[in-house]
Amino acid sequence: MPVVLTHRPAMPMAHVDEPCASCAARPFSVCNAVPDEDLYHLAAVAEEMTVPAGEEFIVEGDAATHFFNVTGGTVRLFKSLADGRRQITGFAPRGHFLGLAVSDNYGFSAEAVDNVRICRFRRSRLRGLLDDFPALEKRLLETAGNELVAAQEQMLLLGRKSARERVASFLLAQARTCGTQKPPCTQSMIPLPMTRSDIADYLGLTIETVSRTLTQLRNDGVISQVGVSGVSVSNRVALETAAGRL
Amino acid sequence: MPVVLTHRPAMPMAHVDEPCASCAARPFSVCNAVPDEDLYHLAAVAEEMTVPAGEEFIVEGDAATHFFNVTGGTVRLFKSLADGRRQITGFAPRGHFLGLAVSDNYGFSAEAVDNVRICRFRRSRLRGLLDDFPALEKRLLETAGNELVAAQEQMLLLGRKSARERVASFLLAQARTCGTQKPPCTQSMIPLPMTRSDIADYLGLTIETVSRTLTQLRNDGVISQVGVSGVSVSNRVALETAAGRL
DNA sequence: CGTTGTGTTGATATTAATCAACAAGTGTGG
DNA sequence: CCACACTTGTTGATTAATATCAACACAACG
Repeated sequence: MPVVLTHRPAMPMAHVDEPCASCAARPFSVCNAVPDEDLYHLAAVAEEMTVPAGEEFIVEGDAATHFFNVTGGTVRLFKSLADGRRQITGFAPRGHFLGLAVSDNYGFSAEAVDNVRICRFRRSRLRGLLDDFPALEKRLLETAGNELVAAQEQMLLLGRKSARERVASFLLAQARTCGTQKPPCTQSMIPLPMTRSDIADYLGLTIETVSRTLTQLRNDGVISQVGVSGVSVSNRVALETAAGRL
Repeated sequence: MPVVLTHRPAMPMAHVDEPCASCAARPFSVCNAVPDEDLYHLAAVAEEMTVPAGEEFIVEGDAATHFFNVTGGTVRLFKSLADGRRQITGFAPRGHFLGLAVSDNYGFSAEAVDNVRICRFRRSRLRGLLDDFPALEKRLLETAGNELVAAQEQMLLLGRKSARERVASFLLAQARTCGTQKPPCTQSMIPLPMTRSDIADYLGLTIETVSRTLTQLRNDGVISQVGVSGVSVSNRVALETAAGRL
């Protein structure tokens, strides 16, 4: 039962149930890409919904009917091979857009890591939306460019870095997300909210290699307190060296 | 000595030397993203130049002063590690845009594969350009989305495919470029205009492994006539199977 | 208190990298 | 026109890295 977005609940529109709490409160929501006075128009075409943890709400190859914005939680994006091998191409946090490519079918799958809220639009209305809200188009272009940079960085990691370099790079990247993390982490505590399996599928390694490499980094005094859901950095310089920083 | 773009050489503007041949003649040029009557305005901010084969005209880490469109030839995009390991993230043919990301420094390097012509703008003027030419912005958004899809596909290849699957996938991808190739190739002839070193750095392999894998595919009767600059497909189904098609 | 999911560690196998030799093509200067 | 160096590609032998197979630890949960 989708909830239609609006900041003007008093307007006499069909499908308007309640103010869009996520748009009002969350700085990275899709709604923040359009002026306040335009939110009313968005209400007619957008719907917000909850996706329970673990559910795959975009299936690679399915008809690309919608365009999404993550308004809460984190989404796992991945591609699969016939025999089950999986490559996670990224984790989309609150604020990220999904399904931008002009294609009849989704080129990836998306799964809710935790309980996720998404705001979605029919793709058939995307063109009109962008024409109506130039700010949204600029926002999309900006994020697409940044995602492209991240993708290139990941290609370097997957194609040319050793297991140790991959894990160290991943830890540093995770450390950079500290600011946006719900429990804001300290300088030296790196959160690892995802499973080893997710980390492995993101880094193009096996879970065993990820585990062994973390152990090795701990034995080398680079990190300490290796736990399931986080590690603490003992030697930041050594970690950066291990990551193969240019 | 940059040549400023214009389709109206008679206009009394500074820096207008000659009509922009590439924009007039080439269907994928940046200029085709804007209406004919607007080309005149582009002339004031765009400059076209030739890059000799092998020259690195974008260096990773340098100040991101410009935004590029490839108007002729092919460009090799890559990222490097300190010890020289290199990952080619893509080959940009005529029509591709480079330097989209909002960042102070280029996140990649770019090198001319053959003699290349590029049309470039100062990044400081990009914002204004996009405001003036909405068609350009739509075009950029579209290509960025498609590049993101290609990048995800490449992440799957680099993270999860075997050497044989990588090479087979690459051959199929090359086959798909036939339509846009200068010497238009037949159904079964796949051009390999780049060196083995380029292929290796694109697939995250060594040149030896690329060479061996091509030999193996030939011995298996999947391809035949393996030459330096192209191969012929003997068994398309076997090639697709080898690529690990979903 | 067993069961299940997740993570760690060990032993072994496999893949692709590395090191090395050589062949084929290209350009240069004598 | 022919040595010559130089680049690019192929093939072989060996090594190193990571995957695979397997056992076990531990926590969450019924």
